[in-house]
Amino acid sequence: MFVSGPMSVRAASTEKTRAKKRAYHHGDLARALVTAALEIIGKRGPEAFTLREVAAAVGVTHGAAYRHFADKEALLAAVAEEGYRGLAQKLASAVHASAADPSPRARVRALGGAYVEFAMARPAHYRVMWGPRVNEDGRFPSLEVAISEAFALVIAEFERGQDKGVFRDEPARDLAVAFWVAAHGYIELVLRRRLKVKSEGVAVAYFDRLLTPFLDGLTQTRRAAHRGKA
Amino acid sequence: MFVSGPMSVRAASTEKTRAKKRAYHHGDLARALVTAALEIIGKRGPEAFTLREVAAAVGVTHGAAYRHFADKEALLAAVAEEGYRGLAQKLASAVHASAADPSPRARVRALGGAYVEFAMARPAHYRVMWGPRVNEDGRFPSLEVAISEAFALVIAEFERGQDKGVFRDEPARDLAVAFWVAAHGYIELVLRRRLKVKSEGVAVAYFDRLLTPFLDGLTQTRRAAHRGKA
DNA sequence: CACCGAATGTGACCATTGGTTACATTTGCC
DNA sequence: GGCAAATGTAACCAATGGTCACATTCGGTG
Repeated sequence: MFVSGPMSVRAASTEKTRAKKRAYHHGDLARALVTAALEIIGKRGPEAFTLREVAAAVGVTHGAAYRHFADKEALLAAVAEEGYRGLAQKLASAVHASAADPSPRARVRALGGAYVEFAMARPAHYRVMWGPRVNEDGRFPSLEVAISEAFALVIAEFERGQDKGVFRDEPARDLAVAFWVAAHGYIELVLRRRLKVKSEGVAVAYFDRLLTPFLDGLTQTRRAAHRGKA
Repeated sequence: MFVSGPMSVRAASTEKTRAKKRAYHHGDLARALVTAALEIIGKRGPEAFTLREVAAAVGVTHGAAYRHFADKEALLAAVAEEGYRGLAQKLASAVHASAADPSPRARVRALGGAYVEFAMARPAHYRVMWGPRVNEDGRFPSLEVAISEAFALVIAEFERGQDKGVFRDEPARDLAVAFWVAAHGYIELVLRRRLKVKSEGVAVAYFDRLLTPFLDGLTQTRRAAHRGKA
């Protein structure tokens, strides 16, 4: 731990082969800070987040961080952005996994499962992604992009379902919003402990149950009636 | 504004008739702090909240606040609690307004409208009610009670709907949870600006539209099938 | 009604934090 | 080899949450 500052600097130079992006003194301090921040947040919650501690964890003065991030919020935004990229990836692979056969409903349910799994796996990270002010104003355009890209996956899935004539013929975006409302609302309740769930598995299952009547509502009325008979 | 400290103390003594609860130096400093906090939060957002500023607004040293609240979080919790009481009141009067005639669905929709209206009317307050950590752990039992009481109103409404045979025969609590998920999830999206709505009216209308398919899903399958035919 | 203990408020103090700035060091490039 | 830009450092600042010894004021009691 001690002399960790100089150590890491030297290590950066030595291992220059490992990562091409290494540059200048530390070598991609920005990314290192984000990683360290994520680790601290994961361990002790988003409230415990301190620029100084993060910087120290990387072996750098806290002032150095300001060469890469305008302020604390900017670093948080970077963390959040990384989160949304991870979420998008998870959603994408969920869709991909159920690529061939399943019904649009099943695919959306897979999306829901992936969403819940993500949030349960890194609750602290998820909370940063919805942290105060982080994504409200126009600041951090790249964060905005990351969010939109994740959301686009959901929209696309509903569009596909519409093409197959399963979902209601409203703007797919509205259906996706409904999904988002349900998913995020549910995660909020769980993460805030308003809903007690024992495990990730239970959380996913409960959400799936919650999603069912919800999807019933989003399904074409015609079809709903048919399915009611079967 | 200046000499506001001594002024307010003296005022408190003078107007002793106005509020019976007045006591000791300031006279119900606790309540005054909560009120002042709420005002500041409403004006400049929950992030801008500062114990010192709140205390100053009341004309008191920030140290005095610690005689009434264990720490900053405790004061926030008191603010949140007041919020939940207000929400409960609003929900109750919404139910009351649609007391006689309307269908269970209409009553739940009224509940939804009230919820959205509340959140839109005092967004900052709403955010304190869901602030970080405020309601997670067992601290602040009275806050917990306030939350439960508000939530109980929703449960009761679904129970009534079940008695009339309209809603699914699951535990009413689960249906209420589903409602809560939708309402809170929606408000989150709106307050975080992920969903842009121009006015409170639009927000309420949009949520109502969102609630419709959702309620379809919560309705008895039998009925849903029937309605599908008609 | 004087007095006392408890409740309440004060002012000084502390460590920590986000942020800034003048200065040192290192890097890539000409 | 040297220079300008990029990067990191250290000292500094104001504000904040929190604590503590001390002052003030309240309500009750002998």
